[in-house]
Amino acid sequence: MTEEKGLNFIEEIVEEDLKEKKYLQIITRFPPEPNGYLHIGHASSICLNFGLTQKYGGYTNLRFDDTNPVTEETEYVESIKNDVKWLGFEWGNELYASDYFDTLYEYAIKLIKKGLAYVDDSTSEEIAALKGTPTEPGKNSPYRNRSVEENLDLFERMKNGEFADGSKTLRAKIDMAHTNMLMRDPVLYRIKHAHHHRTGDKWCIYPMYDFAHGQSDSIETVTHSICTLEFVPHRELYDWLIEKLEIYPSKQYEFARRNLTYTITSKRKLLQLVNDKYVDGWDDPRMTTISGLRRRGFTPESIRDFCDRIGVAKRENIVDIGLLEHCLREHLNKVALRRMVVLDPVKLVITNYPAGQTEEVYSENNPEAENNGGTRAIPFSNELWIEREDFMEVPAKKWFRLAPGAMVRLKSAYIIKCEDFAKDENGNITEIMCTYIPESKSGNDTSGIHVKGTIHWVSIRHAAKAEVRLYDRLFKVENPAAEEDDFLSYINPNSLKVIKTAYIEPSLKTAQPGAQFQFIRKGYFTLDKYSTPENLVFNRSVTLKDTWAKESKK
RNA sequence: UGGCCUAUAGUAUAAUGGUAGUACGACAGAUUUUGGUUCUGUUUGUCUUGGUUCGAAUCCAGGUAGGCCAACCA
Repeated sequence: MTEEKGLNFIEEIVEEDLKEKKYLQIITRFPPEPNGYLHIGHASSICLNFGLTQKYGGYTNLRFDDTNPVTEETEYVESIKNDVKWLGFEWGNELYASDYFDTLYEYAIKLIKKGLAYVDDSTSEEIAALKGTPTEPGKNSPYRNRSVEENLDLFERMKNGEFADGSKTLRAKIDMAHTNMLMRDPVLYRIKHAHHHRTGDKWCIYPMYDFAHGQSDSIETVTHSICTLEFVPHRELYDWLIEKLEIYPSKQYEFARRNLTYTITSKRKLLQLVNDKYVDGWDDPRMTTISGLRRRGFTPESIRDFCDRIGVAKRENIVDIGLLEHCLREHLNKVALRRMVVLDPVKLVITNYPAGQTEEVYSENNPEAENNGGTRAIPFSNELWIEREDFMEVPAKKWFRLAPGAMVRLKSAYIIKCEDFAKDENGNITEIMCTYIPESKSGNDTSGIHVKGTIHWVSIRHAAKAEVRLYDRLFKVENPAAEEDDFLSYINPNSLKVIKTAYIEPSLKTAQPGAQFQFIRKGYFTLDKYSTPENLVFNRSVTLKDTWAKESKK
């Protein structure tokens, strides 16, 4: 009955493997390096890896690829664990490549004994010089033919700290003329007298990515090791090492990383934005880090839905950030509580409503909620704040909000008619005078009047105040990384607009962290993590679709 | 002047030799006490040239375009 959704190419491989009974269960891993915060691109990988084992059975390990102590920190480990959990996934085991340093060291010795690895005294410049280029073969290192005994002795002394950083490396002995540059005697171990976030000062030699990743997969009996396209050339080395080491044959599969319009997902560039204070930390709501999206008010559901919709493939891509926003709106529409907030206030006086009188009107919390969100009371009086942009002295074509002589409904309250307005010496509207129609009260309207426009409002006497932060995309161009100039020159100067004083309806005073709101007609908002009851701060997660904005531009 | 990967509407992704579909977007309309939501309709696509085949987006060959590879990063 339901239309079957096509499988992505990795699911096809998994189904085929399962059909052939190649594996009893599948095991995947999500392998971040703890040197930065996770971003939306990682979310794709997380959803893919964890999604596969949820769908087909098995489990996914969270494994930190912590083989480079100089860039890695515990702070990042904690943020990564937090983000994966928040996205809604549970890992089978929490593991670290550094857990395997002893095993990896034994593997290296095994390779040396097989005559497949050697200690090289060349400097990195010398190694580079002998490496050749993609079109020219490399040349053998003068140290390539050391005896097994000498290599064993030298490698042990490397481990014991007898040599300075950079003075020696352990290299695989493969083929300096190989068409794959990675097979030209790749470096396996390097000397770094550096403190490691987990192993402390136990080691002064550390394995390279290629000598750690595949072996870690193998140790964990990972069946499908999924990574991004730039690792395609590494697969040959990955397989070579597994074969020569005679260990469990994990298989690597590569998919194209997801790019998003108006964003960057390079860890280096994200770090630069943070360090140089272009943004307020890794979790700045304009950042497409997981923590930034969370602070902005994105939900795990919406991010998972997004990852699901963009799919998995091998071709270069740049996904429209509008789709991410669509996924958020779709989810929030179902769960966000509707509230009235005036961001850019202008005073409206109802001249035929008794001054000093207050009555309560009732408004639905969410007309789209699955179990009907109920209603709340809102105080109404003769003096209201309304949105400045909801009044036009000279109405435009197709305008059906407030204008001289025009009628609109005040949401959940009465229909009013604009009788007059006042301006200051600069021509700014200072006050709008209206009369209301007593029989038009929402819920028992006997007036028989139908108006096309409905606007939101807050009673001046009852309004509370809050700071509201309006976010826009961080970059002005679709693909900042592909532009000529440095990506920093494409930062959108208007990516954050702060409204120090917005007027909020009284029920919002007790807003709780994490609650999602729709400020009616304005967008979806959530409390900022640094908001306090005394100084409320709301972040705009995303605007509502605005057909009028489009129409008025025509 | 090498090797590897990729090419389907504006974007992303299906179709696994048999009717080129879906989502987002765009456009038009209906509904609406949010110019929101919802609903309906329209629009736009197989990089190119050959070949195999009754039949090709799919298989093969050549071309073109884009990406990746020369860190003691991952």
